[in-house]
Amino acid sequence: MEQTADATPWAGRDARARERAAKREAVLRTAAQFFNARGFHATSLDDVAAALNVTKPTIYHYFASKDEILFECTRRGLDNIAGAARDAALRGGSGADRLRQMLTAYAHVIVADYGICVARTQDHQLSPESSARFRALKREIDGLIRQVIAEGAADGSLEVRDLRIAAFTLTGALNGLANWFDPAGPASADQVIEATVATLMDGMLP
Amino acid sequence: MEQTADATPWAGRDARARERAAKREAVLRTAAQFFNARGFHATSLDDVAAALNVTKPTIYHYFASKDEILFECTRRGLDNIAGAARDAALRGGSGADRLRQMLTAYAHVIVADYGICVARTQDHQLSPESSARFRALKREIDGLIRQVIAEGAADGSLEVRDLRIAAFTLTGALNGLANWFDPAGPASADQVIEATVATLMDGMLP
DNA sequence: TTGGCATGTTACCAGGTAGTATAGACGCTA
DNA sequence: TAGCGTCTATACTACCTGGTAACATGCCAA
Repeated sequence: MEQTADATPWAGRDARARERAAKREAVLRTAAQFFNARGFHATSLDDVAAALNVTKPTIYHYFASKDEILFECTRRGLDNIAGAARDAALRGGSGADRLRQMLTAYAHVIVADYGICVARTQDHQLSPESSARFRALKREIDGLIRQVIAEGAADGSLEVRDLRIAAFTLTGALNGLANWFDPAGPASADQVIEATVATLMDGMLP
Repeated sequence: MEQTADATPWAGRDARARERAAKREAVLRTAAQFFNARGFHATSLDDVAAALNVTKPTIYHYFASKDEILFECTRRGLDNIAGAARDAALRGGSGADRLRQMLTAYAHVIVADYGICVARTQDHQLSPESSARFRALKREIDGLIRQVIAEGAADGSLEVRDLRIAAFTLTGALNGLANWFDPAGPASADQVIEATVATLMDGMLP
């Protein structure tokens, strides 16, 4: 994947940029884990800094505000979902096949660090600007899902009463996974996700 | 319903108790609305007090802590859900009929003030003791739902792969309603709930 | 009348945390 | 060697808000 054959300790040039990006990522990962474990407000940047063996001003060297950190966490989660959804949309098969793929990919992201941030973050935790971008990204994903559902309805592989409500119902159920699924529990993520998606596709009736 | 023909402004005796209870309820209602609009942490008790034309110590005359206020809000929501669920469980009809009733009742509560509190409150916002009670109440409701699903599976009116996952999927989708349903939107609560429950029961496949 | 309970108020404290000012250390470049 | 940009720490401020102490008022019961 990477051809970084640094044979010299003098990394030089753009290696600096790579390190900076890596440190940004480290801050985000750690922050996301704290947010998920304790909640956004209950997490102080001193906590995050301490976990990374640095101090708070160091974090402010990489991010402008706590709000930016939370937003970047959710943006990564939403980007992951959107990417997976686009991939699924481009696959072959019926609308139903692609919807199943899309829901499965969505679920896999939503139970990971950044995905949990997405599911748990509420608008009013972000600044007005970040909140607007956050909602815009979510709307984009919603559009992708509705499109696949519509295609499924058109090709007869899905049966839909209300496009909007169907999409919200599906994403709502998957977001719920972020709140109750426990990786340390009895069932693996794959098993839980497979069963959840099957429940949504098949419904409760025989 | 009430035979309180107070012909005198001196209410006396147990009327005091009723007033006290009414004031407690008023605090909870107002607090719940603030929590839902701005979030728990972003709502100060001064805000709530001001909206009620009193001051903060007055609120502390009725509640011991902010934690207690949040917990009582969620408790009311959960009690409403549990009550509705028990009613539905006692109705006649197949398991599928009763499940549909139960989900519909659940949804009606979850889009109201206290229900939104339930859906949005996360464990770490409550004290350890309140959190434990909160989870216990939720577990109880989960048990009611699983029981009806199991009965539906037994009488053949439902088809279930995994009881636990099915219950979580259903409640997750309904909890999502609290986050996106807008009473001022184009569709009424009844319509949205009916379509959501139908989607869950029937699934996406034809 | 007197004491006690319920209800409120004004004024205040304490703790925690986002964010900053300042200065030092390191490595690269000229 | 001089100097610049990057990165980090110490020490601090500002502010908000949960919670409390002390006091005022009025109703009720003995």
